[in-house]
Amino acid sequence: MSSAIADVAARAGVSKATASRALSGNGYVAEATRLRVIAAAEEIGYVASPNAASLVTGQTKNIGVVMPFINRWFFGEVLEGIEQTLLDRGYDMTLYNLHPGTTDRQRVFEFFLARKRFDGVVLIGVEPSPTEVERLVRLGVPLVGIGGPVVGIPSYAMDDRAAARRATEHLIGLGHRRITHIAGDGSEALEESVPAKRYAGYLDAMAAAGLERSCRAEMTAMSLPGGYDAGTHVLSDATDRPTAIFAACDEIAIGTIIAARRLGLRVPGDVSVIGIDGHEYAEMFSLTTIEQRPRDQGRKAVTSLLDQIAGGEVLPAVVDVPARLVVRASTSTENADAGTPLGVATG
Amino acid sequence: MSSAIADVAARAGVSKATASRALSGNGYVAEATRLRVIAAAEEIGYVASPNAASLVTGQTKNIGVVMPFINRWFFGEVLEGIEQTLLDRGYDMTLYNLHPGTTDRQRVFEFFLARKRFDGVVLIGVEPSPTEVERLVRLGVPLVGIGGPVVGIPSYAMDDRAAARRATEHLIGLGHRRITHIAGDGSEALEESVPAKRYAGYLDAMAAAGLERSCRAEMTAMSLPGGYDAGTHVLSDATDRPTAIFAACDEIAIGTIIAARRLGLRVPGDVSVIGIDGHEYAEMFSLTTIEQRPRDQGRKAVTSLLDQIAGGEVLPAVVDVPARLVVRASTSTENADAGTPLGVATG
DNA sequence: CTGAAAGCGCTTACAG
DNA sequence: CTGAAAGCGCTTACAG
Repeated sequence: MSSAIADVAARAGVSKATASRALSGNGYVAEATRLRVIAAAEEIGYVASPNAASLVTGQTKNIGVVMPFINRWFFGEVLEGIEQTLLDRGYDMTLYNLHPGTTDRQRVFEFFLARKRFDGVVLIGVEPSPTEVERLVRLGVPLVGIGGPVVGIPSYAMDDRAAARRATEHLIGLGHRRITHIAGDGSEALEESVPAKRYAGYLDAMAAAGLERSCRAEMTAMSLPGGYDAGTHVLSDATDRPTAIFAACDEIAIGTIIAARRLGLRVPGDVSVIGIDGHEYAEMFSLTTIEQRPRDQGRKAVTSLLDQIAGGEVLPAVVDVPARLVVRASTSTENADAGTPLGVATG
Repeated sequence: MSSAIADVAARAGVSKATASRALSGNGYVAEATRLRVIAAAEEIGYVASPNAASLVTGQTKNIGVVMPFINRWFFGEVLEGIEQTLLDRGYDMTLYNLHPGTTDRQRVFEFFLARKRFDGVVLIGVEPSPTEVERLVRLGVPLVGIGGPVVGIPSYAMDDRAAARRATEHLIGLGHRRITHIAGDGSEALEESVPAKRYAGYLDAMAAAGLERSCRAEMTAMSLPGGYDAGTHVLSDATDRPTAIFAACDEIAIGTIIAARRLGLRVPGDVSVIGIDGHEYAEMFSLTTIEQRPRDQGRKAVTSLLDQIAGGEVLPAVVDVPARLVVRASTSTENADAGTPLGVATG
């Protein structure tokens, strides 16, 4: 059934050592021998067991990936980028989903990651505690973080605070003064969290424009329904309605746009909306946003992780990931003609 | 640094064999010895390498998962269910994303899956060719499919044709006659595909009601933007507008609802919309749908896979997964009062 | 109840 | 350029 290298060797009339060299490409093998071994392997459908090989080489050809969500756009994109890159390079990807508020987290760090199964580990949007960082380091394999502050581990991340500031400045530049921020849950809890940094960037921009007294923030889940609920709440009161909303992420922004429409408000005629991320639905909703490319982040992070595994240089502490303002039709100047048709880009 | 069982044995003053028995729970060990070994293991932070163990036991404690998309709701849900269950049971999950139209697919089946790394394999929404099924079977490990027809492999799946029929019947029962189906891409290509089965169910229901002459179908991507585009197209022509739409999935249905609103149409006042899936956004859009629970499907499929690995009985060819009609406010009787407020459930 | 020995499937010095 | 031998870290008959 499942064939071993001894079968290949026997069939090719060589020793296991020679078969191994021929198949792996390590060490000298006569061309004719090499061809014979490869043919034999193909005939019986032999594929080497990396588990067995790892025992002697120490290389597992497997990368561990740890993330708090799978089924959210940003994380899904990163994951697809990682998976594609790993597949290209012949690596397996083992995925762990950390479920907040469970004991899973501890098991992943203390048991699963400790099983000596990985040549490297990728952390996406997890904020490991000092204890966890120490455990990770003790693994003795290269590590890389993505999207979010992974203290103590080289990380690919957008400058969230700067992006938020830029988004807010875009609204201010259009003449808006009453700008509400719909923040992501967690912006109050962890100073280092993505929502907290984006909140801070909003405050930066408002303060720089002398608008600190006008700051308003609403907290919600970083999701479409979260944005819908918060948007409905923020926009319902006609007497105290902002002219623009800076949403902590595109999902919130899109939920807000849907809420605005449901309330009979025009976007951007009555209210401008800007987000952050470059979500796949941004185009469909003509959403102005600060675009980052999570899929690319996944690709790049894994590429450099693999390079490091192959003996390349260690990553710098933080790799700044590109982000750019993409102006679509969800933002316009304040007091714009109420009839401004949606679909015509402003700016 | 990384400790081996020999270190534990030395520290506990026993042989490797005894240490192994104490740690694994296989075979007799004096209670006092057991405790001593466990304490020693904890002191040096020892965790057994399943790779090494697998060489002798044949058990890898690793499950392979193959799917065509990661970042789509249904697949993400299934994946989270699988991951959670596997983590609970101490298994790793290795994930492969099949990218349509690439050579990845062949590599996954011929190389990655052949590496003897898995105790079982889960296929989600992949339709393996006969050759691929044969390769899978040759792996010699239990297999299970989810959601979609996995011919030749025991599968958990909703009866897509029946669900589509039921959805269409719901509209017919409300008095609708001009019912357009917005189908998923692929409904024409593969007879066994999910979109094709749902299309067939629509035709079944229409024919059973004597409405075969009224059948209309539009093809689009199974996504929100796909539904938005198709919905815009279907609803734009006021002279030939359906009174109801059966969308092949909730993403299409939601895109259609957004399109309808953009066109100034009321849902369900001007057009009723029903989907299939039970998407996380269904509630937010008051979407009537046939709900399936992909997360549960992932959990159940893996649980029975693990049971089978543990020596349990082989799964039946098809396990029918529950699906139920959830009536919300996106569907109502034809010619309903134009003022029917959204948010009031009908039926 | 415990230990010495063999062996899982590989790869890699080491000789030749 | 090739083969015999050792060994990676573990577990499991087999004795005792």
